[in-house]
Amino acid sequence: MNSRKQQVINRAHQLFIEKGFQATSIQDILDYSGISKGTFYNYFSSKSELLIAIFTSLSQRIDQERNELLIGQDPSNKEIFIQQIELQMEFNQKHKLLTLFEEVFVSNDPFLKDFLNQMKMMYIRWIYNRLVDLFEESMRPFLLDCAIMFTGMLHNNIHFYFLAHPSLRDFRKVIQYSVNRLEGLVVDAAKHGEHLLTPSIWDKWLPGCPTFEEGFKKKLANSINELKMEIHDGKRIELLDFIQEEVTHSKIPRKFLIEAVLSSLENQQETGWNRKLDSLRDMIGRFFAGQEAI
Amino acid sequence: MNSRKQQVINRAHQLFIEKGFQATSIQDILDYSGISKGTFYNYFSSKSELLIAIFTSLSQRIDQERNELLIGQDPSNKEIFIQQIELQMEFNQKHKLLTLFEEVFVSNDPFLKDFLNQMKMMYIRWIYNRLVDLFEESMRPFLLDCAIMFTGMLHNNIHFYFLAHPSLRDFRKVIQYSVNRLEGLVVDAAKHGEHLLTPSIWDKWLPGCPTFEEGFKKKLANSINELKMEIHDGKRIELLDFIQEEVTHSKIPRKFLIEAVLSSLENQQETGWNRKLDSLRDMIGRFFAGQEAI
DNA sequence: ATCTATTTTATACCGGCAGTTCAATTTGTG
DNA sequence: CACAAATTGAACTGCCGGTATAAAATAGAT
Repeated sequence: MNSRKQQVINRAHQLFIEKGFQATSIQDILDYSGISKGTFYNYFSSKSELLIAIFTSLSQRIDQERNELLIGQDPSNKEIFIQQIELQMEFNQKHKLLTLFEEVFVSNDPFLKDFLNQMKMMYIRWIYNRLVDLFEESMRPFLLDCAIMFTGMLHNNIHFYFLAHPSLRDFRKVIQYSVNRLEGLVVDAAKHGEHLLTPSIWDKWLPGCPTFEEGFKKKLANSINELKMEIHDGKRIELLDFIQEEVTHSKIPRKFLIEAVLSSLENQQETGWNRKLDSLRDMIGRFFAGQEAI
Repeated sequence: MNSRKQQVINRAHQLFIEKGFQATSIQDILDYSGISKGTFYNYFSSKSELLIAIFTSLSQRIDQERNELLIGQDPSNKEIFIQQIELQMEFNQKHKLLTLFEEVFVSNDPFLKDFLNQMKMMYIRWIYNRLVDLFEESMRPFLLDCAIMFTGMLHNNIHFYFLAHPSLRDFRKVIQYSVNRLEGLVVDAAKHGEHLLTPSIWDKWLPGCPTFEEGFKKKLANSINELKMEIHDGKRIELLDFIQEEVTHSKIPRKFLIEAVLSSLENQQETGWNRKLDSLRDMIGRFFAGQEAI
């Protein structure tokens, strides 16, 4: 992307953080980023489109940062989950994401509204997928409800906690508390066997975003963790981490690279290792087959 | 209030429901309600002030309707609580209250913002007070947290449930589910003895809205219920219900009327009844004393 | 019925907004 | 240098919330 355009995005974002979206006029943006009106409308067709560019950029950043915490870690580790939420909340606060979101959500621009709705959905889906990682498979049918309730609880807790203690910046405590309640919530919902929604609704809400990929990521992480348990060879650990990173975070994972790394790993055989490595290779093979089928 | 002014309020509210607040121009309101610009600014100093008039009117209505469900009922009855929430949610939907709220919440008008913040607080406080009615006294220290989490859960549940089933209008199911989870939440929080906020924060959040009144209402309801248990005389039940209604719902309860009713009740003595009636009279006396002290 | 005071109306006006258009200018590139 | 692309900035449209005001309608009191 044009660096000038990127700079306009950054400057405008800064203004939106300070003054809000509605209260920032295009003239303000022109003055602050030192471009002319003609250039602005050359870059963006409207103020809304600029905002979408900002959200898209931020969304990619937080997604990446969030997932980086998971590299080489056990996805069922609650501590990692808490760290991810903490990261997300600090990110929200730093960039006034929720404020901008609320301000603009009820908008006359239907395109913008759809866009924000989808972002909201993807946020819930992320939480849901992480809950699938965190809890037993038998809980899965209840975890969409729990993800929805958890986000509601968490955001309300944060909102009112900071209203009561404006000076504190202690997200950690609120998140820990909310996650503790979440655990009770999951067992309670499962105990009573009650549903509101079932995870199958994802096909309707986010079609074309197959959740099998998410399940795959979890299995991949487990498999790689198992392999790492049995070696203490820094180089091979790096290679395994690279595979995980490449498969889970690249938009288009480079198949040839991953296969090369797998081959390289196979050359250094050890007892019991070979079988697990084969199973990893199988899994990745099925993943690429599934991707190409789409 | 001027009936013409009230009509403008109604017409404008209708437009806000249909098109939203921002998207409705003052000219729209003038055309739709058939007044001139001069008259509008004679009634309201700004568009925001008109909105505040709408919110104030609606807030009084929902408060009254909500409390009417409680007359002559046991405040610890969960079914009544569910009915109240159901009423509130249908009211919200009918008048697009939450939508208007969100749309306007991030506003440049600081007065409007404060006003809406206070409405939000009063909503949480109402939930909190009802939870105090519903659960054991020992749970009270955890009930503010639970009220905050419950509203978050409930609103998210409703939002996503209706997104999944747009045709259904079945608030009941979602509310029942949310209340079921709430019960688990309360025991869970109490079991772990964890806090985020303590109810003492109310002094800071809504100063001058003493919660003793709320506690009084509960005690009054209990006392009146006890009295009603021992009689099956329709006329006296009506009189007791009148007292409860007058004290809890009138802005300025008419002391002389209540005293007259109490005297009338005392004339019809029965065994064991007199003592409880005296205690009721004492309680009401202290209430008025407290009110006058403010 | 008449006089007076208030309310209502209609219209023009203000500054500011998002967005369009376009001719002139600058900049990058071979 | 020359040519194309990007950039500029001012003028313009139509809408907004809000102000100002003179004329007309209405209501109330005598």
